[in-house]
Amino acid sequence: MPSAAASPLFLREPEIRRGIELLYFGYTNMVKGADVRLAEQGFGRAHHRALYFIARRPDMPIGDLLDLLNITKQSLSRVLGELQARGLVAQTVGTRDRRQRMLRLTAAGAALETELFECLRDGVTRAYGHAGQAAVTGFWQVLTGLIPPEDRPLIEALQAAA
Amino acid sequence: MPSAAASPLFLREPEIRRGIELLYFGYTNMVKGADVRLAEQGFGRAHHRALYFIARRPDMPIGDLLDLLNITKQSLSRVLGELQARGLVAQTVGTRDRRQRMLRLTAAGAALETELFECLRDGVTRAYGHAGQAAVTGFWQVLTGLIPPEDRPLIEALQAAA
DNA sequence: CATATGCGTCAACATGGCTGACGTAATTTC
DNA sequence: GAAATTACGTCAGCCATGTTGACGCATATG
Repeated sequence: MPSAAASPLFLREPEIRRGIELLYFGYTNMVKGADVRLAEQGFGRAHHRALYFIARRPDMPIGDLLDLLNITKQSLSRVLGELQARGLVAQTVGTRDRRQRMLRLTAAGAALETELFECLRDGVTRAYGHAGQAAVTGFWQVLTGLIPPEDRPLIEALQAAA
Repeated sequence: MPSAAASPLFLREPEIRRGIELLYFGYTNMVKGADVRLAEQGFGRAHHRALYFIARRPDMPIGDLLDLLNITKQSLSRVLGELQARGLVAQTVGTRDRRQRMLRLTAAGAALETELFECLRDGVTRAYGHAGQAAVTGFWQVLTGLIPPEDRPLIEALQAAA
């Protein structure tokens, strides 16, 4: 192929591959500790994701959780069923719309989620601390850019003051 | 818990959760396009990972690939078998050590890998471009910090001049 | 020569996705 | 107020990709 015009150095193939690889290995390593805890409890990553988002947005209806996780209701239903059977998640009927099932963690669920969060937090805190505030801002900027603009509001809504 | 002393603002829980979430959604969205291509060919992410690293380090022995992917040889063997059956990957006997099987892509394999890389590249290039060089540096720094120091050489070796 | 290493393979199993079909309660629309 | 739509539950089966355990063979290494 002919030289692709003047591309800034950080947009060339090696730098792109570097990002792909770091994103893969960074994510993998971030969740590694939590995977161990989960396995001890007989759970997997799917359970963690559900716990995580329910902790983040208590009383989220099932449909919103499906939108976030981007899986089918049948897949989610298996996971939620197990979490409920183990007393970690509870459902209440929606107030505004009685068809909705609002999800929240029980005390035991919140305790497990906190434990799992701490596994992730330790690694992220270390990485943030070594890199410094400016690097963290860049980290957020690049990752946000990877998310299609139309999906961003859904994710930003997680950050909203509780 | 008592206030955790004076922690810089970017090391507090909301900022940690933001990082966790962006990493999850960023990774998911980055690979989304490639997933579609892969599915068209009857492959999955496991095939992509193998193709990717074989492309990156031609003549890598099986053992090194196992170390990178961190899966069992039985899992990898299934994936590699399928890739070989479809004529995308070839093996040669190691020169230094004849027990080793060196992996490389065939022309067809390289073509598919290039196509898949382009799916990822488009998103990463856009994200890099919008964020700018300084942000990209921060992105790399934070992600590198998530990887245990003892594992970093393995990943940095991928970057080495071919 | 004995042992260790790199790889291949058979068999069985778990997790967590998927599709398709069908049911029920509650809400919305006409 | 009847009809259509929505939110959710559920049964049944399939697929991809990871796991453990066991065993075999060729090649290196002490």
